[in-house]
Amino acid sequence: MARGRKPLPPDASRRSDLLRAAARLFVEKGFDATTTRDIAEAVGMRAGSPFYHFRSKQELLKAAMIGGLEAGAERLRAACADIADPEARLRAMVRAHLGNLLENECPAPMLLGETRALEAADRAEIAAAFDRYQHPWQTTLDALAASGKLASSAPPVRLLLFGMLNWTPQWYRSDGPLTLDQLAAACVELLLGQPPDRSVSG
Amino acid sequence: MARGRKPLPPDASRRSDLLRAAARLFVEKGFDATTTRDIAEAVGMRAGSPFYHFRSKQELLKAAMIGGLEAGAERLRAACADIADPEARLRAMVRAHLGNLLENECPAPMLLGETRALEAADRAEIAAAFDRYQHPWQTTLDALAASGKLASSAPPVRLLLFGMLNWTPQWYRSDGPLTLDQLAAACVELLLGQPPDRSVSG
DNA sequence: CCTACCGATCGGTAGG
DNA sequence: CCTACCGATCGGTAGG
Repeated sequence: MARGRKPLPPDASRRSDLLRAAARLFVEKGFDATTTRDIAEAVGMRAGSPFYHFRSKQELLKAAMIGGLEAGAERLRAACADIADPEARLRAMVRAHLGNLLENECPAPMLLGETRALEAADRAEIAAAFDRYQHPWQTTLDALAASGKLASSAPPVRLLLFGMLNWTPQWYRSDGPLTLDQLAAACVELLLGQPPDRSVSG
Repeated sequence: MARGRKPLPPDASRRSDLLRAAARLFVEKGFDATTTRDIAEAVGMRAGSPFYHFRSKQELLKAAMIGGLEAGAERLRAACADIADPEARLRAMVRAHLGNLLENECPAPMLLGETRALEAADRAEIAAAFDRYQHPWQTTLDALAASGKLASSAPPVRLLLFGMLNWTPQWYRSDGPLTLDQLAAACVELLLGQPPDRSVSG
């Protein structure tokens, strides 16, 4: 087999171990407060070893963000692939996004603020990956506006919706009174107004 | 006068200079990436001098957050003191909160995430100050729900609204196409649904 | 991927 | 509030 040639080809699984640990620690403690030693220890390496896989701490952040965004976008696509009705589609997307944020190990949107530690070129790459993540949302919001369920789908609407969702890690606790499904429903209700059969409550 | 006694009483104005500079730098670069030397330089002091006014860098963060929250709460109260109609009241509060976040030098809510650098006791004090900031919001949301303009005023509604607003510093640019008044209007419209005369567009 | 190490920086203090 | 300084830590590298 093509194994163990000259300078030992970097092991892809160790690389992704580092990325997962880095993402988790960056979210937990912040980019600056996380040391490369923390990351190394989290995967059972010694202090200098992460630099065998990544040129710098910044490159770890960049790779973790882009990988996390791509994985999240994939989950998003899978969750709403077969749903034609815009409202049901939005509900599925909100639920999938909350899942990305709150129950997966790819909480890339939470790291958006940490990109200030990166250079402009890297920030631009991450912004592009984030645009790809946001694109399906705009499509769905446009459909809701076209069917009259939403007053407007102008850009601020999408950004305000993202804010609503991306702030949840600040307060949501999985052991609290609200399930993720209930939270997703509350978000959609807030966006689209009360459910159609509002006559019940009067 | 009672001036220049023995160990020189700390000058209150220098103290608040430090707090303002610290708040701005903490928002800009993050707590960990901001050095106490940065803060000293911003007010024309030498490296060790901030520690004449504050015991530690953490104490600077804590004081900046609590001071910023109190000042913001005061501005909030002033903005909606005389408004009885719940919808107009909410609009004024949203506008005032966006002002706190985006045009004042007390962007305390943006620093909430940085409190992870503090000990539990300090975090609890900050949480209490933040509760005082949130209280008038709940009152207004309850009034809107009672008048039927909002489907629910359960706690998640307030938290989702705060998320919508607190995320705006991530994307809003004061030199962009949207004024703060327009942004505030868009937020309220998203919350309460389209304005009453929706028949115009059909 | 480890050992050993370096230069730089940082929070904080002493002593005035 | 300044000068001078310390101990600790950190990102990163050499060399294998």
